[in-house]
Amino acid sequence: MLELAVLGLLHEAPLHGYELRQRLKATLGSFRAFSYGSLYPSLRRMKEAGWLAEDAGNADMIAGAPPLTGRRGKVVYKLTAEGKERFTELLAEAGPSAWEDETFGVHFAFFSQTEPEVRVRILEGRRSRLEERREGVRSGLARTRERLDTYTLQLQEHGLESVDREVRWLTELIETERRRHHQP
Amino acid sequence: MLELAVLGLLHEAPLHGYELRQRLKATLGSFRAFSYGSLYPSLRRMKEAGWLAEDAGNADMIAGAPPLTGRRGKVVYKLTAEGKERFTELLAEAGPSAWEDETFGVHFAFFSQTEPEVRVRILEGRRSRLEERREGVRSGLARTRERLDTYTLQLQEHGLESVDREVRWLTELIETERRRHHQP
DNA sequence: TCCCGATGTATCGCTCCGATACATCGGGCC
DNA sequence: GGCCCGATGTATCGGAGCGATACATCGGGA
Repeated sequence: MLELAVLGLLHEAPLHGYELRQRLKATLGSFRAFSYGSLYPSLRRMKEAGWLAEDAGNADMIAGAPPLTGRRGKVVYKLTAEGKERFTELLAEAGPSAWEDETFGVHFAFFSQTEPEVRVRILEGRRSRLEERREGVRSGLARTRERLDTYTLQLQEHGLESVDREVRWLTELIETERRRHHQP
Repeated sequence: MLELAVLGLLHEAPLHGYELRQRLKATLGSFRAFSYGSLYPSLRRMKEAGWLAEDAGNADMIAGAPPLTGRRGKVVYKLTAEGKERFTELLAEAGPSAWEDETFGVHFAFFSQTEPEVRVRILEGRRSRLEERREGVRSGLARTRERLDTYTLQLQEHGLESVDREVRWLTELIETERRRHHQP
């Protein structure tokens, strides 16, 4: 997941870790944070995989600086050709992995770079996923309603309404997509 | 987290792993699942800590059964005295750990066993937490609105509305609590 | 001058998830 | 009778991500 997010953000511009994290917060909003404890290891892995490279344009690093004594400069990352390819590949993925809870938000955030058909597929997949869950909760609720105390009940119902709300949101988005798609 | 949930469920009645998982789904609803990959290790840890014991009342296990050749019976867990104590202790906790995203739902699910003042404290803590986040997103949104593409914007706004909705829900709950508390 | 908060990189231990494996049991179907 | 299948049941493994923590630099205000 972080992988896609990082590729997406670096696709727009080279960034260093700290700024990457700020953008992550700004882009994903209230959905996800992604702590440094995930970010830095992920950056390392992606660099090892050849998707990222450290950018050279770094004025903070003095050429003849003492190699010991700290003085660590910013580490600016940018996408390699393979990285861009990988990003495109991930964007085209329209399987279940794209509409799970943790994943969907990130995919959605990069929808403007995603093919219209893939967008609709993902939105619909997400919607069915939520409808499934809704039915599960609903039937469980119907079966056990009288056995539940007030608070548990309240929790269930609030959850149910949240899911309902997101389903409606998705339906609107899907309709908009279809309109846009059929008369561009 | 799982710890509290398990203690809470076993506080009502002894259960085996599979049933525990069903109850977890039924109680937490659309919030959390808790897979077996968390449940069984957690049960083991809690047993080692002395909070759980295997229940004896297990008719599935034949006394003189062949000790090899599989034939594994259900493993029914119940709370020990220390386990009950631990549960009470966790219920009384009204710090930040009780109103974080992942935690709050579980605490709420056992509100009927929680002290009224603690309930209000947790609800209010949760609400401030969400208000904080809302302000963060709002201000970020105000600063960068024109730089964001449609989808990112839509994501942010949907997130914002969700948070708003939960804040309103919490406010209602808090008022109800206060009413109940002041005229019992 | 001194300290503090923002910027910046990084690791460690932990919880949890999803996939997977394997075994039993009851019921429907040929 | 025999067979398969879905529900019940226990369990592990690898990996992702989080929160806490450490440490260093920099600019600015008291």
